[in-house]
Amino acid sequence: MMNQNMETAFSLHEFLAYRLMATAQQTSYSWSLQYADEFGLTVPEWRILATLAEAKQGNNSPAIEAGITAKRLGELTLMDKSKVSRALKLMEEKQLVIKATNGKDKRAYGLLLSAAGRAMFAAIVPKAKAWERQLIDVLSASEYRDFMRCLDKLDAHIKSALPD
Amino acid sequence: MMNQNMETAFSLHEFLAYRLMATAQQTSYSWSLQYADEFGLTVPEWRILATLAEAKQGNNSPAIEAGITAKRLGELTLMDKSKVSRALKLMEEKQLVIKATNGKDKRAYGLLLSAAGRAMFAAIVPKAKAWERQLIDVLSASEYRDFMRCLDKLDAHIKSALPD
DNA sequence: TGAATATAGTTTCAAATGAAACTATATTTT
DNA sequence: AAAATATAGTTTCATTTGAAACTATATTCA
Repeated sequence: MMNQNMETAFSLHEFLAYRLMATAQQTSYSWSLQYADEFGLTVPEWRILATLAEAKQGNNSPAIEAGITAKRLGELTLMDKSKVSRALKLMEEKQLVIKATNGKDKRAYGLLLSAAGRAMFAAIVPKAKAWERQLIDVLSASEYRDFMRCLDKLDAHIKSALPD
Repeated sequence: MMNQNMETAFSLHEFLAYRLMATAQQTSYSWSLQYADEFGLTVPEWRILATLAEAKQGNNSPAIEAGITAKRLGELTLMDKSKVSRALKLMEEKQLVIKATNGKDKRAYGLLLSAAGRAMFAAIVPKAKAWERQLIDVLSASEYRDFMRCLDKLDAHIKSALPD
C-alpha cells in the first residue's frame, strides 16, 4: 500500500545540501584539531598558509613582481576580502607572511611566505597527509577517486548555475 | 626525474577537508537561494522546519507528550543549543512553531509545527526536490548512490575518531 | 529526605563575520 | 588631460556566532 506522503516525503539527513555540509563540517573540524592548537592557526590562516606555499612559484598578477595578491588569495580560498585582510594582518604580525610592495600597481602587493611561514607549512604537511590518509582509509582507491570526481562534477554544475 | 618536493607536495584544492567544505558551502548557498527570500527563512530555521516536519510522529523524549525537545533538535540539525534557541524564538514569533509545555519535565517542552509551519514546509519540499534533482542530474544513479555511501563512511569514521 | 549534581533552555559577552563605506591608485572615456 | 569609473585593500558597523554564565527543574547520592 502506497504511503500517502509519497510525494512530500523528505528527509533532511538524506538531502544533499545538508548531507554534504554535515560531513564537511565535521571533517574540517577534525582536521582543525590537528593544527589549531599546535600551530596557533585559525581556519583562514591555515588556508592562506597553504595557498601561499603552493603558489610561491606562480606569479598570477602581471602587475606584481613576486607573490600573489590578497584578491587572488580570496579567490583561491573562497574567502571574502575582509576575511583575507584580517587574517593577513595577523599572519604578518606573526611574521609568517611578507608583503612585497614592489609591483607597479601601488594599490596591491605581492604576498609571500617568510622562512618561518615556509617552515611552519613544512611541519604541517606531514600531519595533513597522515590525517587525510587515516580518514581516506575507509574508502578503496577507486571509491576515493570516484568520490572526488563526483565532487568535481557537483562543483562544476553548481558554479554554472549560480548567478555569480 | 623525481620532483624534489615529492614528499611535501600539497594542494589545498585536493585536500579532502577543504574540497568537501568548498563544495558543501556552494551547495548549501545555492539551495538557500531557493528558500531564503521566498519564505524568509535562515539556514537554522530551515533545518528546524524540516526536522520538525519529519519528526512530527516520533516522540523522542519519554518525558514529553508531543513533539520533540530543543535539545533533540540540536542533535538532529548539528546546531548548538543557543542557535536552536534563537531560531525557535523567531519561528514562534512567526507562528511557524508551537511550544507544547505539557510534559512532566518542566524544563523542556515539546516542539511542533503549526498549521502554517506545515504549510510552509509543504510548499518548500517540491522546490527542494526539484533543486536536488537538477543538481544530482550530473551524476548517474550509481554514482550518486556510491557518493552518498562514501559520505556515510567518512562520517562514521570521523565520528568514531572525534573526542566527542 | 536533604544535599549535591546533572540537565533543558535562555541570556550574556566577547569574538568572528559580511556588507557597505572608505582610501588610494588605475584605467577608461571624452 | 580631465572627468568618470573601476579596482585593491582596509575599516566600520550591524549581525551572527559559540562559549560560558545563568535560571529553573530533575535526578542521584548520602
